[in-house]
Amino acid sequence: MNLTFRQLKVFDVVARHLNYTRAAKELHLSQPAVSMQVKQLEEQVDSPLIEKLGKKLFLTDIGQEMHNYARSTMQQLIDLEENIGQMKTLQQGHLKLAVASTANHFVIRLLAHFAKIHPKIRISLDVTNRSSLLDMLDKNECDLVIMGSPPDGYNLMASSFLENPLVVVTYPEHRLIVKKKVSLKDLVKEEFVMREEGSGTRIAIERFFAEQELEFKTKMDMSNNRAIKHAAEEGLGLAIVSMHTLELELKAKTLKIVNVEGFPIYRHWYVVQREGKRLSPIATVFKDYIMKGADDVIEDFTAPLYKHIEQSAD
Amino acid sequence: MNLTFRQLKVFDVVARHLNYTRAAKELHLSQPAVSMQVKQLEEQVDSPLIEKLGKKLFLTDIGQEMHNYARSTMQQLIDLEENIGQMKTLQQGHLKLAVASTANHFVIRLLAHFAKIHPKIRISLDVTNRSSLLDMLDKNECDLVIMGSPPDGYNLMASSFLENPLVVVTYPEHRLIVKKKVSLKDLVKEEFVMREEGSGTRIAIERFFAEQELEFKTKMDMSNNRAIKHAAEEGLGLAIVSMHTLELELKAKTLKIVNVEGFPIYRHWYVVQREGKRLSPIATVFKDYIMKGADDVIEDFTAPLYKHIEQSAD
DNA sequence: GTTTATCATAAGGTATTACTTATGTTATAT
DNA sequence: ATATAACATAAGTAATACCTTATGATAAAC
Repeated sequence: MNLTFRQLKVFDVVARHLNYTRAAKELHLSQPAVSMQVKQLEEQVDSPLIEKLGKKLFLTDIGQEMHNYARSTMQQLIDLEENIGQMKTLQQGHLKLAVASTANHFVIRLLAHFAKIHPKIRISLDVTNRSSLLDMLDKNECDLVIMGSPPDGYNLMASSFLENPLVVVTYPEHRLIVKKKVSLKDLVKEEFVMREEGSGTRIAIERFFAEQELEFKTKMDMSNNRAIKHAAEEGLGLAIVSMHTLELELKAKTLKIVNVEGFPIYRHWYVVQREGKRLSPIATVFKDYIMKGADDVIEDFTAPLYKHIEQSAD
Repeated sequence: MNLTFRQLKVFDVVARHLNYTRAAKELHLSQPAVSMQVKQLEEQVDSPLIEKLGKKLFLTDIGQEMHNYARSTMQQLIDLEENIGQMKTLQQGHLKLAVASTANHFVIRLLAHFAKIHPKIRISLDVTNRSSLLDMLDKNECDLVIMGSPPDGYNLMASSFLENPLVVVTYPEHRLIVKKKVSLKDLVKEEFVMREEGSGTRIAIERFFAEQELEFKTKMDMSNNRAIKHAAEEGLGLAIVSMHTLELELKAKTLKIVNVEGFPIYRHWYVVQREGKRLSPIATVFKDYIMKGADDVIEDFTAPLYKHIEQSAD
């Protein structure tokens, strides 16, 4: 059976009018053209769909069944068109994001705002570690990833959109906190609680100290940012973390920023996508949003944090 | 938007394999043929449906939506085929009947049996008067009508399938009941309770008496067969009715058959259809059933009735 | 770097489709 | 009996659908 949508469309009009001539007028066709479409449809199912008794036309049982099918299928087509239209105009769609766990805090803020602007958009957010992020990009499981500087060799396209200040923190009573300025030489005498090797933060810190030709002592390795901060609160060592993750701790004064020479280390947050991937409409809009339009939201978030640096520098 | 089923079919295979070459093999086509179908579909919706990242293919959001639509539509098509197939092979269908009210009794019996043989068939049964029956045929509101001899000039095709004996009945204590044989001359001295003029039964009776050059006296005219029998039970007059409607009364002995010379008048029941109407499969089968195969069922019904005639003739 | 697998693109041919106009047929109305 | 309205049928045509083979481009594997 090889129906065509044309046949269904024409048949629907005929079935509604039960009159070929009027159907032809509605379709802007000649009457034989309409008859032929219906006839072809009848040949497809090898059964009469319409019967003529005297001058009047009637649907056969099979014709009635076919009419139901035709209407349902065409309605579905209309729905499809509408859905696609909405997806194109961003009234609908699915934004699939993944973010580094250290970016979680401020990305959530961004998303909350973005979701208000595009209320019908469904958003998926995966918060995971660096290697999983790269894996997800590779498998095309998400549209965009937000993370620190991505490694080379993955065919990725990264756009930085925000400073990411790494700061040294410890518990408020630590002797270094009171100092107006701590030199790097003094700093490396301390012991550190660090992110695991291979993590974005760790790589950045290692590069920084290497440039200064200094070495730091790692007391503990941890893969969880929250755990590192907790260790710092407990005095197990100094921590070097993204200031963006410190919102709560600074407000609660369980951690304070150490005013170290050369700090903060300014890294960046990046929006990352697979090279060659054509972003979905909604992903394009989201990327634009964070690259340009999200300044206010980010500002609201970061400004209070930077005050903690100024204070510690006083 | 002017999709084709071909495009949907091909797209479905591609979407399942996410591999053009394998899809082409499944479809017994060349690989470019498959690419072209998908491309055309993409042109229809003016959006990419599939994206290629490296060597792997992925559905876009819109592609996913299209895939859902394609699968749903094709499934509906399969359902349609199945329904039509069943309608053709009579596993399904809708039999629309109308019967004269006097035929109601035995038609119900026939239908009960027929419905058991074709359990998935839906049956509509209209029980109505003669003029409504003709009207329904005219409007093609039913497949077949069962009635007495239909009038000319309606473009009808009627096939008789059963004797319809008209008998004279009255209450058991009536003086004519005890007579071995009542002559017609004696009969017309009585008063009658009759069906209304224009009804099939009335026409047949008038013709019968006209042939005998006799006239009968009508005490009452009634359009309802049940009312006529009730009037006879109450002694308002003799009634001439189809024996087929007497099952209950004879069994309950509220009415008895008068053994009149020349009675029963044998008329017939007819299956009637519009001339030129092509019967639906199930209607064809039902007509065959009552014309040929329903003898046993009818016999079971009529045999006990005929015994009442034999008894009254003793 | 070379090979291999896979998809895209181009060119070309055949079959089919979807119409058109003209004409035939039939049932109903006059 | 004739006219009319409506559908069927036939013939012809322009467009296009659908497929093929050949070739090009690209990414991954070796």
